[in-house]
Amino acid sequence: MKTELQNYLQHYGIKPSVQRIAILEYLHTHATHPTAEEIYVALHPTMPTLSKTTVYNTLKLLARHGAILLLDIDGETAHFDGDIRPHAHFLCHQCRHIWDLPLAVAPEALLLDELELFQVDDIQLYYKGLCRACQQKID
Amino acid sequence: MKTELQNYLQHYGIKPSVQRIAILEYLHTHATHPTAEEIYVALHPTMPTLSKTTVYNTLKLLARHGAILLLDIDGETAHFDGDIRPHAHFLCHQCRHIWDLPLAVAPEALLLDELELFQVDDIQLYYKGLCRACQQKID
DNA sequence: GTACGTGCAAAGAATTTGCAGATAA
DNA sequence: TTATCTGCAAATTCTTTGCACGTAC
Repeated sequence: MKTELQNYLQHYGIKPSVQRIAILEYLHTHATHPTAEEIYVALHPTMPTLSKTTVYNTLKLLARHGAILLLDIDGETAHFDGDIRPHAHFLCHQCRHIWDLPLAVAPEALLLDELELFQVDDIQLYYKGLCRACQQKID
Repeated sequence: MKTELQNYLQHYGIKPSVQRIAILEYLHTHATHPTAEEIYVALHPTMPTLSKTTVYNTLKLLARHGAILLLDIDGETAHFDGDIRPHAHFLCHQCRHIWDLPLAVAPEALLLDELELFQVDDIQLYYKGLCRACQQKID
């Protein structure tokens, strides 16, 4: 139900709007780490007035408020993740798919003493290489 | 001496050229995680024929062969690191500086069982937030 | 009514591509 | 010579901005 997403947005200090709810709902139901473009293409058919600008604005807003994750793992395009629990990501250089990975160590263990000098808002752990399917294609 | 850099490049299967040596030397003497633009601006005065295309081509080539690191930590621009030993990075959202950080845990400890399904070429650990100087400015 | 949200078109920035000339084994 | 490297200009792609219109409390 929409009310849950409304509450979710308000909890992060974001005013709910039709567009914001739709974009958040898409991220909560698609664990595919979509790009802004992919979200736009997916939502546009059922929301013909939705603009790409609004998708970009909304994703930036959600990420800035900590309601979603922005992944810089792919040098070319920003990807977004509706799952904000601590976890790592794997990017296949060949097929460009991104996988979720549980953390091998507690997120706190990654923190260093030196980091006390910094105020850390965000930790990103990225693995890159070839997925099994792409390894076999190359053999 | 240039010969060292030549050997370094050849070790990574890269044909040495005047431009490639100059760019690699810049990275080995500047631990500032420069962008392609910064390297171009720094080298151009003493190498007036150097083109930005060559800087981009060379950095991409070096990174692909594992001779340098490409950092995607900053969503806007690629940064490069001549130090390829395992270490983490911190980005200050305010001043945009990047710091090197020793790893709190051995890089292998970050690896997960699930990762056996993948061929991992690259691990990146990014911390983002505010550096001490920028925290104080905001107070 | 006032502040905020949206969307269009245009601008901006980072990077890549096509291709011709230069260079090196 | 023959493949490779370089560099210019143009193209591409992702993202942001300026601004006018809509919308909601």
